[in-house]
Amino acid sequence: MKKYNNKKIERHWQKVWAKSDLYAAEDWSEKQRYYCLVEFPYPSGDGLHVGHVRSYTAIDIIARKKRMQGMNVLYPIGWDAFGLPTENYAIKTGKHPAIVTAENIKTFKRQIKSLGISFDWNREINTTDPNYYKWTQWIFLKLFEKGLAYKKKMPINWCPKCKIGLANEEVIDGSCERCGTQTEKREMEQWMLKITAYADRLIEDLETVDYLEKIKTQQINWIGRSYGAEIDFQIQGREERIKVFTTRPDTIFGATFIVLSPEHELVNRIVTTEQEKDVLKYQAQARAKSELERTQLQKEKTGVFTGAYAVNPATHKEIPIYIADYVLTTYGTGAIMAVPAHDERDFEFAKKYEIPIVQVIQPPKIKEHRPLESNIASAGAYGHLQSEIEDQCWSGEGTLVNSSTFNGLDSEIASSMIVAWLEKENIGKKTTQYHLRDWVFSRQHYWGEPIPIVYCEKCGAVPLPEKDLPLELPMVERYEPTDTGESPLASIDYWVKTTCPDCGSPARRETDTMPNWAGSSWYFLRYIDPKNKKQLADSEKLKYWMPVDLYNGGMEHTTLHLLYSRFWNKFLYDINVSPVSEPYYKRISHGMILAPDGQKMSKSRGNVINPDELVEEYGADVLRLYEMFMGPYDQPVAWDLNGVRGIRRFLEKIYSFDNWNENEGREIISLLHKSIKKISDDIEKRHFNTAVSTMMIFVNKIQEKGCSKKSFQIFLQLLSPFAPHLAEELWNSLGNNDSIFREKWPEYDASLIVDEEMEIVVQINGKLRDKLVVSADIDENEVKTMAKESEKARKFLEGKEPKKIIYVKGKLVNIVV
RNA sequence: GCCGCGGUGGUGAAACUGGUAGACACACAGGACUUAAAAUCCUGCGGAUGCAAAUCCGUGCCGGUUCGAUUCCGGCCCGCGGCACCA
Repeated sequence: MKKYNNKKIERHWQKVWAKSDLYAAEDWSEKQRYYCLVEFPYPSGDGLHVGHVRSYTAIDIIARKKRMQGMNVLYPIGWDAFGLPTENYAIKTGKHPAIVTAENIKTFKRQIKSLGISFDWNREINTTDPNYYKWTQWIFLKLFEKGLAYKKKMPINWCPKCKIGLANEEVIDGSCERCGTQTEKREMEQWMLKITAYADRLIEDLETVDYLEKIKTQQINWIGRSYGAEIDFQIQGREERIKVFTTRPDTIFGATFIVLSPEHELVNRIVTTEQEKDVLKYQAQARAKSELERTQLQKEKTGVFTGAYAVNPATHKEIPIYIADYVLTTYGTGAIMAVPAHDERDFEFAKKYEIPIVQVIQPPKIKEHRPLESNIASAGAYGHLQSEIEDQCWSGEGTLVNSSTFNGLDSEIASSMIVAWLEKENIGKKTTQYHLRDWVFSRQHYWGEPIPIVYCEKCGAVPLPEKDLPLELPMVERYEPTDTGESPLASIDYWVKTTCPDCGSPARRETDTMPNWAGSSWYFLRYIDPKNKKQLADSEKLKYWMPVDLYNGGMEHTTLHLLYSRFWNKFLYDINVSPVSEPYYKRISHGMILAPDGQKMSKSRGNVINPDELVEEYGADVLRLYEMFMGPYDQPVAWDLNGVRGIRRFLEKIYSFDNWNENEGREIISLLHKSIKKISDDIEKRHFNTAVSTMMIFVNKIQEKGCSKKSFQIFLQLLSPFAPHLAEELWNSLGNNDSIFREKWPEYDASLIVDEEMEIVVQINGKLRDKLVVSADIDENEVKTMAKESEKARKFLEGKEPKKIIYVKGKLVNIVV
C-alpha cells in the first residue's frame, strides 16, 4: 500500500503553484469576474488561529470552484497591522512595533501558505506600509475638506490601563473592550467623523444588499433611528423654552413634568435659590458616577426638583422641572417631557416623587382596572379619570382620552395631527433621532496612522497638502502612552515642530493617530490596484471589480468594521472614487471554533489549538477538510481531535485507492452524478459538511464496487477545492500533466441521476409497514395494488377495506383504514 | 425588558417546497489479522419488551391542523448571541 506522505505532497505542490499564475486575478478579463473577500487578519503575536483556517478554507473552496467554472476570481489577502497589542508588546519587550509587525506577518504568511489557500499574493497589502497609509491619510483629508472630520472637546471613554480614548463601540458594559478595566470620562479634544450624516443611507441601502438577516437587524438597531418630535416647553416666568424630544407626541396631554439631564445647560439658570443646594449636590453626584454605575444601577430612579416650572403647551398647566440622571445628555435634546401614565421610567419617577399621573391613552383591550392608591390625591388636581388610572403604566399605543379635541383618535393619527398643530403654533417640529454617535477618531497612541493636520499659530488647523503625503510615522525609541492623555508623538520635538503649509509660520503637528479601524475601512478598494502610486486605485479597475461579491467576516465586526467601512465607501462614492454606494454585495459569517471543552479558546485558559501542529502531524488537507466537516459553517462548534483522525483515515483511503473497474455499473455512474449535483449545490449554499459526507459516501461505495479511472478523476475534481494538494497529486499520478485546477468543474447529467429502480414505502395510517422495490416507470395503480397485497401490509389491514390510498410518486403509499 | 438564533442518539450532526427520523463521521462494544500492541478489515450501536420474528415508544414541553408533523399553527420551558434608563 502507498504511504500518504502529506508533507512531501503539500510542500511540492505549494512550490509548483507559487511559480504558476493559477490564482492570479486578471484585470479586464473577458471572463465573468468574481470578487470574494475574507477579513484580513490582525497579525498578532499568537499566530494564526484555527478560526482563521475555517473561513479562509471555506472561501477558498468557493474561489477554486468558481475558477474551475470559468470565472475570473479575485481572492486577496493582506495585513491589518496597526493596533494596540503590537504597541503593548513593543513596550514590554523594547522591540519596535514595526519590527514586531514584520515578524508577525512573516509567521502568519508562512502559516497561511502552509494551508494551500489560493490567495493572489501579488496583491498583498499592509496597512502600516506608508504607500498604503498614504491613502488612508488622503481619505482623512477629503473627509476634512468636506466637513466630515471635525475636532470637538467632548467627554470620551478613557481607559486608565491602556491609557487610550475609546470609541463608544469599544466600551462594553462601561469597561474597556480590550483589558476589561472600567472606563472613565475625560474631556478631551478629539477628532470626530460625522458618520451620523450617513445614518439614513446606512439603514436604507441595506435593502440593496444580500446580508444575513441578523446582520442587517444588528446594524439597524445599532443606528437606532427613531421618529418623533421636538417640542418647546415655555419656562414659567422666563423667556427661554426647553426643547424636548419625544417619540410619542400623542401623549403630550399626559406630560405632567419635565426632566432635564443633570448636565443640561439650562439647569444652572433656572434653578431657584431654595433648590440650588440640592441641585448642585445632585449634579456633583452624577458627575462622579461612572458610566457603569449610571447604566447598571438602574434599580431606583433619582432626581431633584429645580424649583422652576414650565407650561405644558397642550394643557396650559404648570408642570415642575426636575433633573434626573435617567435622562441622558447625549441623546435627543437632553430633556424630556415626562408622561408617567405611559412611560415606565417616568411612571417610576412620578410615583417616587408624588407627581400627578394622568392617563391619556386607552389601551386597545381594556383589562381589569385596579385603582391606584398613592397618587390619586395629587392627581385630584386634574379632577378626572381617577378610577381609570391603572396601577401599571401602559406604554403601548391606543386611543386618546383626556386630550381635548384629539379624544377618540388612534395614537398614530393623533401623533401626526398633534405635530401638525405644534408646527403651526411654531412650538415644535417633526424630527428623527439616532442612537448612533459620531465616530471618535483620535487615539493617543504611537502605532497608528498620523493624522495629517498641523496647527499654525496664525491659520489654525491646516490640512497637509496632498503632495506631502504620506506623513510618515517617525521611528522612535520610546512610544509609551502618557498619563496626560497626550500621544507619545507629542514628545518628539523634531517631528512636532514644523511650519504651516499655507503661510510658513511656525506650527505644530497633530500628535494623535487614527484608530485601527481606519486602514480596514477601505482596504477592499486597494486590493484592486495595490501598487498604484498616483491614486488610491485606478477608477476603471474599480469599476471592473467592485462591488465585492462575497464578504466573510465575524459577527463581532457587524457594528464596527462593517459599519465604518460602509460609511467610508459611501463617502468615497460621493466624491467619485468608489464606483458603488455599497461595497459588499453579500455578507456572510462563520461560526466560532471552540476549544474541546466547549469554551472559547484563549491563551489564559490554555486550550488553544495550534494549526501548525495539525498541519505538521496530519497535513493541511486534513485540517481543511476536518474544519469543513466538523459542523454547519455558520454555527459554533467545539474542536474534536478524534474527528481530525477520522478525516485523515478518509484521505488515506482515497490516496491508496486501487479498486479499478473499467466496467463499473450504472450504480456507480449514477452515484457520481448525484454527487456532482449535491457537492456543487452544497458549495453554493456553504453546506460544506454535507458536501464532505457526500464524498465519503462515494468513496465507501467505490471501495466496495470498484470504479473506472474516468469516474475517479471526476471525483478528484470534486475533491480538489477541499483537499487541493491530494487532489492535484493523484490527478498528476494518473497521467495528467496540467493542473487539476485548469480543468472545468464537472457537470452532472440529469438523465443519469434518475434511478431505474426505486424503493416505495408502504404505510398503514401513516405508519411504516413495508418497503417495495419497483421499477421507476411503474404505474400508480399497480403500486397501490402491490402495496395492498404486500404480506406485511395485509397483516395490519386485517381484511378491512381501505378508506383512502395516498400515493406520493417515487416515495410512498399510505393506506388509510 | 427588546431584537435575533437555536433545542434531534453517548458525541458532531443529516433529513429538498410536510412523506422511511438519525445519512456521514466520532466514540464505544464484539470479532478477524498479530507472539503482542498499533494500524487495518468485518459486525453491532436511540429507548423498552423479546431467544427470535417482531411490536410499542421516541426530534425540549402541551395542544391543534393533516392520511401523514423534526418540518406548519397557537401557548409554554430552556440555552446562546446582540442591544439596553435611547424618551
